[in-house]
Amino acid sequence: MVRKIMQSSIKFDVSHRSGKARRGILETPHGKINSPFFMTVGTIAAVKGLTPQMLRECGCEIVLANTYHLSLRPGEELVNRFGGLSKFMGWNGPTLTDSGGYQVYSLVDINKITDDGVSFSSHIDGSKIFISPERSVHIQQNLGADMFMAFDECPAGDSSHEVVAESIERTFRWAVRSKEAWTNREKQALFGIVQGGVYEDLRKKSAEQIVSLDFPGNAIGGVSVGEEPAKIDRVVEYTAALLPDDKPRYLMGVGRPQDIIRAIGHGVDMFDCVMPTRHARHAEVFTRKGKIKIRNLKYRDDHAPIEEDCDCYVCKNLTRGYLRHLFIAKEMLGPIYAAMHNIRFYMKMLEDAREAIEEDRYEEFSSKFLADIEGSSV
RNA sequence: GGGGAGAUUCCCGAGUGGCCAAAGGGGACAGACUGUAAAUCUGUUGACAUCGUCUUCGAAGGUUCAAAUCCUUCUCUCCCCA
Repeated sequence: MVRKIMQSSIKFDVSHRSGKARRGILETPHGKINSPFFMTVGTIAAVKGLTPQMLRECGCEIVLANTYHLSLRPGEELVNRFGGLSKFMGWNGPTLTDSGGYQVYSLVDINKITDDGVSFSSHIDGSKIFISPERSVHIQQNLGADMFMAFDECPAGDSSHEVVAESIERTFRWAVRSKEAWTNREKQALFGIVQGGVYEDLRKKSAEQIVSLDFPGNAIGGVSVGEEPAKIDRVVEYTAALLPDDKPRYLMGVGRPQDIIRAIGHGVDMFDCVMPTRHARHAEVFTRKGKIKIRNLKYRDDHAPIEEDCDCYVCKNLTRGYLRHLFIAKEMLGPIYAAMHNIRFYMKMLEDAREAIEEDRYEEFSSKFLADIEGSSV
């Protein structure tokens, strides 16, 4: 079951399956990535608090960055002059850029959407900027990531059927325009994004539209944007099944470890989320038995590592009590250590998932993982 | 020895008769965060507790319907002159 994606700079080979979960290799111009995988978010060409060396030690194989932010500062032309995103940030490995579509949602208070594109007031200096599908592709081609995303509209999770129905049409028109603007096909792979909110009929329609454009990869967008958490799993399961089997499936922005483990079981290959790094900065660290708020008083005299059997540097060398002290004292090492642990937690989770798929015991692995992490709070 | 300023709820600090359990910071405690406007944001922070009641503004008295605020004495702190 190894097929090459035609006319694409990336190659996706699935080597093992366990139920709907698949384990494979995604080959990019900057190197191979074991799938399913999690992309650490480095919005402004930096994963907050972690050096590329640390990322490698944590097991990261790919980093994500953002079109909107980098176009504002330092500007995509400048990144291009430094040899592109991967080289600019000293990562020298695979990268993916998001189109700015998510900022249509997250910066909703400072933008104005028309069919032509989105006008933003820069969050840095308030100046007016405009991102259209063509502009987004132009920026992303300058940034030069191995994979990049079509510019989409991401409506809030509680949007009505009527609003989302209109929105997926715009996302489709923008996907068509993104594809037309995509010229650097031998070096960069463009992914389409399926929207449709929590409505199955709209997910189906959007999937048909996006799949018809035959992108090298397909993404599920508009998940975890304020909708009821219980609906996430159903939407992902339903939508993933509508995407081509021979191309990577990317669930954007999700998320919690349990959501990722479930989504892998539905055949999703790629993930990203700010959660491990942001939560790290906010003193929340992940364990197989749930998150812990390391700043809490109960860890003051706790001499144990965050997680006994974790193989990360922090768990092998430092205690919960010390980490709590760093956060209470507002020392920058606190967020750094917490990020090292959280990223390693995610990477190890994915490593274990891949191994389980290889050994065709994903269902068993998944059940145990979910029972542990959702069973009791630490 | 003489003159002056001041003592406020964990800390700093506002408040000069009722709208004061007492502004604003800080600290502490807790919560939120999902394709990062986020090392950010929110809540609580006298005690019981359902409105509400009780105790609190250095100490003790006093004036007043009512005092953190006015008067008397005392204790302590700081500044200036000898």
